[in-house]
This record gives sequence, C-alpha cells and structure tokens, in this order.
Amino acid sequence: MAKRTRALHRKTAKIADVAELAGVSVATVSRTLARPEVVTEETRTRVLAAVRDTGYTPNISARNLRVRKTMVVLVAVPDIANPFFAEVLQGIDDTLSTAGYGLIIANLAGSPEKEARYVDLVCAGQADGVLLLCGHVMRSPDRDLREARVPLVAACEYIPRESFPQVTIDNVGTAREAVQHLIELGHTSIAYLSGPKSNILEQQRLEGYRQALREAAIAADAGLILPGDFTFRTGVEAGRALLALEPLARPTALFAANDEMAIGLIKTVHAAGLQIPDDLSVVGFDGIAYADYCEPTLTTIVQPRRDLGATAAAELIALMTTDKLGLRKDITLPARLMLRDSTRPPPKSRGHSRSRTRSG
Amino acid sequence: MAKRTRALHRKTAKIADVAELAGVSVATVSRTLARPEVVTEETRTRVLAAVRDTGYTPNISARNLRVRKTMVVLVAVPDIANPFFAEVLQGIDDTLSTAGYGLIIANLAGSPEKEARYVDLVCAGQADGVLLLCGHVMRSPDRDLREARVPLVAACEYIPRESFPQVTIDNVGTAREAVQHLIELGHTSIAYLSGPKSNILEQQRLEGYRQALREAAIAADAGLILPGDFTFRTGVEAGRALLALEPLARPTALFAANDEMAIGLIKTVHAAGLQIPDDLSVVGFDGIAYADYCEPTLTTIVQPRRDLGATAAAELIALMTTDKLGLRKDITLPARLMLRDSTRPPPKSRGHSRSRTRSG
DNA sequence: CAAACTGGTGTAATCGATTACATTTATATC
DNA sequence: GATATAAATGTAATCGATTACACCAGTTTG
Repeated sequence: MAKRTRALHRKTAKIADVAELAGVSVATVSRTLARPEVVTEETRTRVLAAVRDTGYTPNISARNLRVRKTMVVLVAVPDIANPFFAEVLQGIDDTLSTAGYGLIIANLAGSPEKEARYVDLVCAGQADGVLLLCGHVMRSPDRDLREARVPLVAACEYIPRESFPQVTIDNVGTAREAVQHLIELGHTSIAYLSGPKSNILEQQRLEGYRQALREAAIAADAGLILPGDFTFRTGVEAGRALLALEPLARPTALFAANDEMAIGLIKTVHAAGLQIPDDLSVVGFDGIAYADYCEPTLTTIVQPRRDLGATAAAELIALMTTDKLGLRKDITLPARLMLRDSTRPPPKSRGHSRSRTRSG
Repeated sequence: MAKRTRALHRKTAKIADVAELAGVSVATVSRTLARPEVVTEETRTRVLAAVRDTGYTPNISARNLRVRKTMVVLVAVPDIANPFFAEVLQGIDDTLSTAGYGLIIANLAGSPEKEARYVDLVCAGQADGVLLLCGHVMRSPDRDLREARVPLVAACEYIPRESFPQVTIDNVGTAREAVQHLIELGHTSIAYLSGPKSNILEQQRLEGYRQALREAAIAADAGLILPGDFTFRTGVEAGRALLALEPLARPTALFAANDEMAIGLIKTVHAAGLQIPDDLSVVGFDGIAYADYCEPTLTTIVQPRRDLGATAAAELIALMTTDKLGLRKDITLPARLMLRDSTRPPPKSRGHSRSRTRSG
C-alpha cells in the first residue's frame, strides 16, 4: 500500500524545494518565474539554476486554484470525423495553442449524455471559455451552458437569438450564388439536396436556393427537393431517387447542401451511366479537401475553414481577457464559389442555355 | 478595477456554502457527494437539497490539487485533419469520456514548438496519462516525455525499443497480404508507392511488399518504388511519374502505403486515360471512408481504426488506475484486406496470369 | 542628520476541496 | 446500568502555488 502510493504519487519538486536550494523564499522563486525583471540579477541566476537542478515545473492545479483560471478552452464539435470540422479545428488549435491555451475537444456525436458531462465540466470551472461549433447551446438535464457565465463564442453554425459573438459565413447569400451559377449556365430544372430540416445551415441554404430561383422567375418544384442529412449515405440515396425518375423528368442540375452528399450522389449516378457534368451539373457546399480529389472535381462553395476557426478563437481570447462579456460582435467571413469540373451548360436538347458566353 | 475583478471572478458556491445551508460540516458534504452510502438518509437529502439550491459544483482545480489527479489525458496526433487519425480519435474519445476522462488533443502538425509545449504540460502534471499516435516519443529541448513518469501508451505507429504498451496492427503481414493478392491475380510487375522513408509504418509496409515479391520469386525492381509522403499530393506526383514511363514499361499493378496517395494516383492516371483496374490495379492501405467513396472504390487493407483507439485508451486506463507502470503488453489488432473495384487480373496481352481461378 | 523614498525580499494568508483523526451519539452486550 | 462497539459527524491539516503586506537596507532630499 505504501509502495503503491509512492509510485502513483511520483514526487516532483515543488516551489519550496527550489526556494530552499536557492536560499531564498518561495515568494522570490514565484516572482523570478513570473516577472524576472523585479529581482536582482544575482538572485535570478541562483533561482534559475535551482529550478534547473530540481527539474521544477509549477503545479498547474495549484496555480489554477489560486488565480482562478485554467488556461483551457472547451470546443464543442458535432463530429470530429467530419472533415469540415477537422479543418476548422486546426484553425482553432493554431491560435489557441500559440496563445498558451489548452484545448479540450468535446466530441458530441449526438449523445446527450456526453453533452451533459461537458456542460458540467464547464460549470465546474474546468474551462475559461467555450467555442461552440454546434448549432445549439449545450445543455445538461438541469443546467444550461449559459449558466456557467463563461465566455462563449459560436462558429460555423449561426445560433439565432443569442447574445454571444458568432463567426459564420453568409450561408443564404453564397447558396444563392451557387444556384445563380447554375442558372447562368442555362439550367432551369435545378434540384436541391437538403440537410436535416431542423439544422439552421440547412434552412439558410435552402432559403438561398429559393431566392435564386425566385429572382430568375423559375417556379419552385417541391418534387426537386431531395431529403438528406449531410452524410455520404444520404447522397447515395438521393442519387438513386434521381435515377428512378423518368429521364426526361430529371433535373439537369443539382445543388447539394454539403460536399459529402454531393460526392455520394455523383458516385451513384455516375455508376449508373449518367455523365457528370454532361448529363447533370452538381454544385456542393463547404469546400472539403475531397471535393478537389473526387472525379470529376466538384464545383462548390469553399468556406474559409481554418479562418473560421482561427477568427472564432481570437474572438474568444479577446472575450476571456478583456471581460467584455456583454459585447456582441458577429463576424461574417467571405466564402467563394470555386468553379471546377462538375458544372457546365445543360445538354442542347434540353434546357435553354441563356448565357453561353460565360465560361468561368 | 474592483468591478472588473468581480466580473471576471464570478462567484460560484463553494463547499462551505453548501455545508452552512445544510447545517452540516464540509466533511459531511464532501462525503455525501463521494460516498452517499456512508451518511444518514436524512443528512443526505438535506445536503443534496442544499447542493441543488446553491447550484454547487466542486472546483476541480482544488480537488486535483488535493488528490493529485487531473482526470485528463493528452493525445498526441500527427494531424487531426487526417481522416485516419480522426477515426482513431473517435474510438479514444468513446472509451475515455465514458470513463470520465477529459481529452486534450495535441495536434503536433510537425511543429517542434507545439510538441515542446505539450511535453511541458504533461511534465507539469496537467495530464494523468498520454496516448501517442505519432511514431516517436515527444520531446522538448530539455525534457523528454518519459521523464514525466506518466503512464504512456502508443497506438497505430509502433515505436521500437520502448517499454510502454503499444497497440498496432501487423503492418508487415498485411502489406504482404495486399501484394500477395495482386500476385494471385497474376500480376508480376508491381510498383510500390512509399511513405516518408523515416516513418516506421513505411518501413514495415515496404518490408511486407518485399517479402511477398521474394516468396513469389519476383525480382525486386528499384525503379518500381515511387517516393511519397502519405499525402494526396505525392500520390498525384507518383501518378505523373507512372504516366511518363513507356506504356510497355509500366507496372500492371501498384500497392500504395496509404489510401490518400492511392486515391491521388488513381485520379491522375485516370484523367490521362488509363482505366482502373483494367490498365492498372491499385491496392491501398488504411481503409479510410473515402476509399469506399471514390471511383472506382479502392481495394485496401482496412485497419480497425475505432478499435485501435478504443483499445489503446482502455490499456491506458488500466495503466493509470493499477499503477503497473512497468508491465509491457503489446496488442496486435487484426486488419483485413477488403476487395473492391480497383484490382483485377492484368490485361491478357501482358503479365502471366497464374491463378485465374481465384476471383475473390 | 532626520525624513522620505525605493527596490528587493520574506512572512503568512489564501484559493477550495479531501480526509486522517477526534469526537459524539446510538446500539449491543453482559 | 456500565461498558464495549459501531455509526455518523466534525475539526483541522493538507495539497502547491500566488500575492498583499511588512520589513529592511540603501539612497535622496531638505
């Protein structure tokens, strides 16, 4: 038992050991490390030598307890395996870790228990701030993240009616732009492959799709809205649904609410003999790395993924250090339509190519 | 200043507040929360009511300081944006978070400064254990992770000559199997698309490739070993290198050290008119999700990614809780060859199909 | 030469929980 | 009814750092 305790609680030098070795008080050691300029040249060298000799590293729990900080931020991610979020995370990690913050990644994975655990963590003061990449404020059965009164910033998915800063792109506008591109190519029968109805991003992208059609005076056809949930699998299903249609009833173009579904759909209809983009033009959304790897490469809205993360992180740091908890400042980052190989004018026999001049 | 301090250090109930409200001592409150069965039914309800009324949550820094634990483990990942590691991470997250551990993800991204920062973090006792997904033990200029005397487990990439547990697959054996598959289809001119030479996984997979050739008495041709570094980009470059060869000098099959490069290569040679698998069979390694999304779907070695993570995490938990620091236990998980659409016998005009009977 | 500073250092309180040990109260035993 | 035993609770030390305040020596200033 004694033996076990000794091994588990391996001994590390503490500040008192350093003080003793250097022949100074603990206060002086602490000061030397925090603000070297306030101590004498001579004590400084003595203390630093003692630090090296003892291999001292401050105990962070003790420091946190004393200064009431953790230097950790929690990032809530709907799903780490999603390549889009993985890249946003890189941006977050870049800024946060150079600013000296640690990162706890809360992989929600649609599990309310996990969500609750993380809310408790934050409420317990385990984090100095929270970055929300999910479309709602986190809750546990009896707590709400906002009760933690911890700095909060949301990114990627806009959360309506909240008072904390949010960093997003203009989803409605860019979705509209994507569909306008198809319209300019001459398409008039344009399908939409949607995300889960309850998702805010989905609602905004759908709205953009509708606006573009309305502006071009193209009648909206509810039959052209295919259900999906942002996963590759539902892209495949939507592809099958498309194939099941009468060839002449098929749309000549499709706008997908994200890239993964677009790629799933392309793969499916291509395997059945449809040529992309000859028989069907496809535009995606997100700009994940694979959109440029697939065959054909995908025309898509590329979001500034790293930048979204980096900006949100910077905003959070500002919030944590300046204590302007109430100040709301939404930031909209630019996203652009990237023209690649999956779009072209509709086949001559169909559609009414209006602006052939443009060739991107 | 006073105002600012008040807001930053927002007040949360502490154990003394709960004790006062419930009319008991702090020890009783602590016990009620830790081991409810040791207090009276009556005090328990009084205390729990007080906890709810005050909204009390224990301060974790204080607890950690006292019990010398952090309930956090650090996971060192070469690159979070790599889909392979993202899936391993999911497995890790699953087991670790249900066991009540938090997760700090150290995204090394090839940066020695980051690596050093994280080593210091661990040495400072900020983590109870470390999971290494990279192929080397982490170091800072003056420290080495092993000095932290913290439980350590490695996964995915085997680190030779170390005494901590490692969870991997049989890279040599499965690589050999992948190449044997090509040989059984009748290929005799088989290229290898390599990873970075210094990488252990690369060395093992190359060894498997060599073994398979040797067993089949196929002479190794150094010109058939193409350089790569595990990225999509080098797959594209290797594809160009292949296209630059005299058509008759081209290999009829290729084994890539990972899927991303295989996909890059396929895309490139396909765009130049080569048919996959008719003109070139390709086998990958890893089994990332996109290996099943690309066109054609990729025959590959699928690693049990989630399971690798989960197993390593479980091993680490065992280490952290039982204190058997010395006990080395390597675990090899099964990986299997997944036959898909990117392989078939070589064109009749070339190669010498030896075993046409097998058709997978 | 005394008073007023100033720069460097030490003493001790503090952060908020856990827990060994002491103490009280209730129950069983002879 | 006295004593041993068990059960429940309280008191206070402890974890390891930070920092307000006290103190002292040396320098300036009038």
